[in-house]
Amino acid sequence: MDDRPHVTLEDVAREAQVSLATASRALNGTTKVRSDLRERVLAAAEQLAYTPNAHAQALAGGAHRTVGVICHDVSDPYFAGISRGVMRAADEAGLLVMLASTFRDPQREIAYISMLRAQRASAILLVGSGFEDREWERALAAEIEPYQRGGGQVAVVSRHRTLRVDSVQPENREGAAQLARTLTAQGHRRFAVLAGPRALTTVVDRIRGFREGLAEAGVELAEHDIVEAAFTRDGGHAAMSELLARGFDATCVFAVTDVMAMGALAALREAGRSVPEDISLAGFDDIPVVRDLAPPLTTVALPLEELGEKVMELAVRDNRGKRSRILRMPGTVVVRESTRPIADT
Amino acid sequence: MDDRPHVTLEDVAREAQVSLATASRALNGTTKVRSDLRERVLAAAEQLAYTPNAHAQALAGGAHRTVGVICHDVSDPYFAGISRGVMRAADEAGLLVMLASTFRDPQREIAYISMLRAQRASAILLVGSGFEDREWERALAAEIEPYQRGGGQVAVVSRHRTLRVDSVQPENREGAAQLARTLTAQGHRRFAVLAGPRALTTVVDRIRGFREGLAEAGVELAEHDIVEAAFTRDGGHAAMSELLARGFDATCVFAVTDVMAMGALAALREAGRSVPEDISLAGFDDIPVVRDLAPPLTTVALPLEELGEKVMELAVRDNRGKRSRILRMPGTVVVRESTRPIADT
DNA sequence: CTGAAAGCGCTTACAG
DNA sequence: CTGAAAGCGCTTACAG
Repeated sequence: MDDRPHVTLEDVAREAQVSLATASRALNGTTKVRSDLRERVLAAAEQLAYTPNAHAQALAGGAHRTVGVICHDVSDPYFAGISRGVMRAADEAGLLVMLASTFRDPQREIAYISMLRAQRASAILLVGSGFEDREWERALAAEIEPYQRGGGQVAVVSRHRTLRVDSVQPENREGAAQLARTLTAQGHRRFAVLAGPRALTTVVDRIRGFREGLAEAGVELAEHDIVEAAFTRDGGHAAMSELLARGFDATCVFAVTDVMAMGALAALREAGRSVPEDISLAGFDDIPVVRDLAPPLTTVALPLEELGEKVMELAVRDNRGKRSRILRMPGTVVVRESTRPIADT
Repeated sequence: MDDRPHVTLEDVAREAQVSLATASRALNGTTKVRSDLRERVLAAAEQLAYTPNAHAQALAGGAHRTVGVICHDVSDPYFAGISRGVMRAADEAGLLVMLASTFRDPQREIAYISMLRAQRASAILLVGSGFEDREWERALAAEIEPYQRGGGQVAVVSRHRTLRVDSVQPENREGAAQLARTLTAQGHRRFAVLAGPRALTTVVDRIRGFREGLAEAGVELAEHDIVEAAFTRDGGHAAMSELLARGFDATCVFAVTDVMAMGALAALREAGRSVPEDISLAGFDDIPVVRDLAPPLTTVALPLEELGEKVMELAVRDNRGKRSRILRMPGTVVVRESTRPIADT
């Protein structure tokens, strides 16, 4: 790609009439350098628009200033919130963030980790639900472990069954249980759940917690009441449409993410069903936009930005040799207008 | 950071009992290598979980497989849409994308470009409106030009006055004019505009186009009818609130972005004003979520993903020496329920 | 086809 | 404090 030569440290040293070593030291400020020499070096660098070659620096043992963040989709609002926190923390630590979207393709995830290893990123963050899939877990571990052995830091948001890494774990199970308690307290007794793939730990945890919460009120959630679809807005739309087509008697629908709830809301609107008059709808995550929907969505609020900050902090703090840490982040039920009390029938 | 040694090519070569050169060639597939030797090398690399050091590769003249993308805020839905396109195109080209958010801080923008230069990224994409600010333009050019001179590719989304780079330019002016025509055709004669900082080229262009479109119907937009606020959802909320507090007689409000329109919608709802019964509201961009608002938003649709794909394509295609290209991307007015026809008063 | 060797652009002991 | 030199881990002419 590069056929025109870059300005190198050597050019700067020559221009400033000092040795390579002195130029390097003047620029890095590591060792004391006679002030007039330093001035000359700085001036030369400035004049030549010199930028150090980070590859050479890294190779020569300089610090690595980059961390990789791998997520399912940077354009998903859930991730967008987390990424704000990541970016802020990275900025404070003077780190350059390399972001990648896997679109939930395991191959692509592995490929990105491999590239990040090749770049010798100082840390890798995995943001998003793990898969409960032996094959995937094995392949992931095969990339992650050598990376860690080589001194790489790894931290994840969400629960991963097998990875030995620091993690920030939203309390999906307890949050969903709390939501269930809130909804049964409102008088709801018949529920349906719009879920993503059951191979995702997040989905599994939320369904389980919701079920447990319902059980406390003596309400049972049948498998038949759970509709599985893509973990996206369109998946929510499809799942709700299926429910509508099938006919159902729930008074309240729980979509395991806000993004899916948005799709469900659209499907309901298109079908001429009013929320919450005809049916209540709740989500999970509290992505910013749900406040602006009509009606605003009842949900379980997760401190998204904080999740991002924390995972970055875990990765930055050195943890080799120590056992992996788990930071649990509770959710908070936020009741808005998409759910309403109902008299028991 | 790294105190435990990495597995190097030398380890692989030793394990496979071949020379460094042969190991390198076997792994890269550049030159023919006797098949049994290649087998041995591949097996050794596999067994040792070898990953090449990208820094060493880059330094030794290997290809750079990374492109940097700098935007205002990765969590902004406008950028989220574009980033999907960028990611897809990058993926096809086998590129690793390094993403960064500047939060509209010129200092941070410069710092990121500098880091990307240091990384010798093969291309840098700037996504988002430029500032009409001499000082900023100068500082930006001071980073960009040496980068280009060194063979770096640069492409931008949006209009930048001074940068000599390939660009994808949404037709903000014409799109806004079309919107104005649509709205005047609906009978509206009195307008207000919710705008971001006038230093942003995008804001300037949209206001100008809107004004021109109105003028065709003999409608004038006074400076007093333009409220300037932050280029965010909260900015839209604040601007609309100010308008409400001040009292105004417009029948239609145009927010220069959908994100601002969302804030405005919330402000109107809080003030007990119905859209479109009491007042019509239109935005710009057609970010996915505006379909799901109540009411769905009338807006000017931009092909966001395509913008992202195109800017990546421009950057990947080699263009040194040639003059910079401009790809204009038209917007399309989409009338939804947030605006309604009105009888002229 | 294969190997010894130079070189990419830095940093950092090691002597002065 | 300063400089000459080794070394980081690769790739790629250049000879065999």
